[in-house]
Amino acid sequence: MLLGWYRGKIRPLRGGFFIVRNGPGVDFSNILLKSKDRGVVYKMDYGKTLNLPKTDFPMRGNLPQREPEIMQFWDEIDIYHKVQQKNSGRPKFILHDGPPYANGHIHLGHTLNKVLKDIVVKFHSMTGYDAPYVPGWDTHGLPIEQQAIKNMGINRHAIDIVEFRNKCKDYALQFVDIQREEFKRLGVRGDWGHPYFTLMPHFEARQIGVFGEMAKRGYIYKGLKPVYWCATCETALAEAEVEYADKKSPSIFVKFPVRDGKGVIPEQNTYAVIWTTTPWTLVANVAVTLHPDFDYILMQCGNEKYLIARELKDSFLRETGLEEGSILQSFKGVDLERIVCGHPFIDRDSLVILGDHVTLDAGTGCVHTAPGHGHEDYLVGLKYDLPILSPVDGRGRFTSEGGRFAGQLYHEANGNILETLRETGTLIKSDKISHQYPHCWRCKQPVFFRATEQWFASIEGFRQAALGAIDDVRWIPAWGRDRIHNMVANRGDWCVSRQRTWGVPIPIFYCRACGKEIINDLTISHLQKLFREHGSDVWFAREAADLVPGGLACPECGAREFTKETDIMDVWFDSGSSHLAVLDEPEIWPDLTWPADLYLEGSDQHRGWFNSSLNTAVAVTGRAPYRAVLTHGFVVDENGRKMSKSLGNVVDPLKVIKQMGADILRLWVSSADYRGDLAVSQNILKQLTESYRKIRNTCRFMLGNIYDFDPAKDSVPSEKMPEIDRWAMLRLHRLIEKVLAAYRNYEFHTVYHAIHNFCTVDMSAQYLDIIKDRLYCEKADSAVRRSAQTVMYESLQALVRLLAPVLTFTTEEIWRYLPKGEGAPESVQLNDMPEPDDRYIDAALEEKWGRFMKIRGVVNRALEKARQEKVIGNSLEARVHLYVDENLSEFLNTFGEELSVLFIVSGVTMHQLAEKTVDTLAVEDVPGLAVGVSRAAGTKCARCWMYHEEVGRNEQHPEICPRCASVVEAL
RNA sequence: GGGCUUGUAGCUCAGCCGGCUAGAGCGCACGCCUGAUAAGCGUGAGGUCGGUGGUUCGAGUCCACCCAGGCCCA
Repeated sequence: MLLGWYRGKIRPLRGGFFIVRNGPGVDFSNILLKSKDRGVVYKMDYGKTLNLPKTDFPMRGNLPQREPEIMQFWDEIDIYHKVQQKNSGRPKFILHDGPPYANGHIHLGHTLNKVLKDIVVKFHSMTGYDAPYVPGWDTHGLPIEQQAIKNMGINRHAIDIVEFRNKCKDYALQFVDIQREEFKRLGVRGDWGHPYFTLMPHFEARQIGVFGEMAKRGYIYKGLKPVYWCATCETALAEAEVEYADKKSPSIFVKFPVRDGKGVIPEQNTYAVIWTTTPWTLVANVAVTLHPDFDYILMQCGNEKYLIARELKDSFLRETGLEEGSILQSFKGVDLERIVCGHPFIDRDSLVILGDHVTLDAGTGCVHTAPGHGHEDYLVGLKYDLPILSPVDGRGRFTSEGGRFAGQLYHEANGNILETLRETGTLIKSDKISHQYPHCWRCKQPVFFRATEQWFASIEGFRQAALGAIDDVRWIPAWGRDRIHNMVANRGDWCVSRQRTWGVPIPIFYCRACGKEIINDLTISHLQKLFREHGSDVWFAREAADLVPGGLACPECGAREFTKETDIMDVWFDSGSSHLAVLDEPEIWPDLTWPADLYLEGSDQHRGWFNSSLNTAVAVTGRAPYRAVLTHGFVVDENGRKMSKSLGNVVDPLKVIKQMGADILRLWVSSADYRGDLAVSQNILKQLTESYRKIRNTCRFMLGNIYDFDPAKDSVPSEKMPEIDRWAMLRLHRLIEKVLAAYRNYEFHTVYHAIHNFCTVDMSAQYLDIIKDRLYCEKADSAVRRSAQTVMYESLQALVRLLAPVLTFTTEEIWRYLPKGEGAPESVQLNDMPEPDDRYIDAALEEKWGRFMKIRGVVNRALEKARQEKVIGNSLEARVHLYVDENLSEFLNTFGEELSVLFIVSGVTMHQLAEKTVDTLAVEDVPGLAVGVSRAAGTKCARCWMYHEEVGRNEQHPEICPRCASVVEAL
């Protein structure tokens, strides 16, 4: 029958019915009236005499629409600079932004990171700090280079290098703009008009300054390192540039004669047997690698003894067709370390070493190792300080180092090498196999590993200083210290060379005459000047002669002609220099200072940015660039799985913003403990919208009840408040304490839980429910109502501030509806946090009301029981009978007449515990108490709905209770 | 395989130096209200504290191993 409803007025509905609500003088019992009905009996409508809540603050957030309006407001008032102005002169709190890569739209990982940063910055800017936030972007590097090639259809080799770099720049800046808008949409406040990019000329200038300083201190050196190399294109390839495809290769087993068995293994006719598919790399062999934990055997085969892994014996015999012989000895790999073999066809030792990368998938468990031709070989070679032989040139030809194979193409040399092996009698078996092999993405030819000259930063040079600096930093959580400590302690030197185009060039000249590399204060400061003016493009645009400072002569031979380095720097060197290139550039960012107070990034950055920043900072300044480092986990789905397209569990923040609003995402960030991984799913987001609604509606209710409250005139001092109001203030100040402590300790999930609990339990279910009678029924300007309004006003003032760093949009919205004194700031973000006030913290009061709320819980259970038994519906229909022992009686008497208000019933009667009846409710956790419920006597007051025996006494107002009558009469 | 790390109700979190019948809120179920109403209130049901062993009078808390995740390496 009910087809819908309208507020306030009689409106026709379909079907000829009217629905009437709150119409003047309309009896509520006649909710449905036929349209022709004229003979309605009008009664006094006491509802009109109540102080019901009034507010335009909408119940529903409608965040997707409202948030953009609020953003616009912040833009208009320039909120960032307003806050900076307000906080000028305060101590600094510098959160240095780790630059996201300017490629693609933002995902939840960005969201998590930026919102956490925003929470930290906003909190500090509200608690006595000047907390500037300059966002940044990482704008160089291979992915951008590749995208620029792909998206713009450029032939990298056909285009001028500077022109190409411009395309990369355009691409990067395009995504900077996209991400900037997306970050702003999250509600993140920052100096969006003056961010930093690693491609900024002054950034690049500062970066080569850092490099120059490291070089000056002797930390930069040139070394060999294997990289993917395409002999056809004559270039190094990045990992992302190789494709795997099937290839036919030789498959050979080769004997390495044992020269010195170190007493562990005999030398006579004894061989370590290796298997390889790249015979040509044997030319650069310097070692045989065993796994330390595997079992190895020495097996007699004819006259010879072969060392192989026990588990691979059968496959070895099968593939070589050898007869199984007796096992003479067995070893653990670790026992064989540093025995010496001879190279099969070159007069050279091949050391037996240990490495975890050895597997039992194929071969013999003895791995031919050529550090110049394989990544793992290189790494294990570093550990054993093995020479890195690289006897192949850029076109894939053996150099003179290649001895008898000099001049031959590496893959063509395979045959000759097999021949040589046969001649020396070291070939056990030769076959062909087809396997996956890396190929060049451009020319589709097979690639190979080739050690080339690269620039390195010597971690060894400052490792101890770095380890020391780590201990001067506060790591949040504390285990971050162990994680980075282990990495720094164990890592090898840092290869900073990249054979690429889109990045900052390595600022080194070479003497054309003698090849001596030249980098010094003079060249660096000259280049810095050029970079500041033209950007690092100048390096590519000009010849070396136009880049060197005037009058430069080779310090070695005095020559005056130079060439320039063509490698660029690893992008980690870019972002790793940001602490100086941003925090220490006062002409550009006068607000910032070095070092940073905080770095805040995902836990992957222990190896990334935390590490690279630490390295440059320690190398150049001797100390860490940050005082504290906070790390968060990664976003996973509800089952703890990482997000991936193939699992179909990816949550797109931009979609969530469109559907639910950014504040829901922000609430999600605050709700979860970021120290571990953070789960997201539709289910979890739905739960957060519920919590959001609760917080929002609690605020709305309070707003609705202070519509006629002027804090300046109407505030009631604590000592004149009813006790429950003082209790509510106490709870509020406990909340303030707890929330501020949680913010300070970076425990934002505690902020969320504490506030949510406060809104749900302390306010909505307890205090606000209890004070409704007072708010609605008492005289509007009565002291008791003003007192409750004071509590709500204070609570809102506190809540809106406490929540401002998290629910950044919603608190701004609430702020607009909040009664404010003169000179109140135009944005909630221009406030400071509330402070806990000891005057409200009264331990005795806390204990008392804690005890009372427990009793109230028992009463509620009794009421529910009565409700189930149809004795009552609404709790106001009840009279509560408390059967209490002496102790409780004394306690409850201190609440006097208030008890029925506190229980929201129409009457309370106290009895002796002994008088309790069978149908009373007693509960173990409140001893000495039993509760019974009866239907309240008297008549329902038409105004306050409480049952009262004296309803009807007043002739003017026969339908209401004496209290209400006196209120109405005074109107 | 290595370094670091996570695992308490369906969900988000508490649970201090080992002493509880393991808590909260949400969600869910049921009920009430219709003067916070696409709201509000109440009650209730949910847990072998990832698993297995061990130390202890006593373990969610300490130890070992295992399982399932995550980040970074290899």
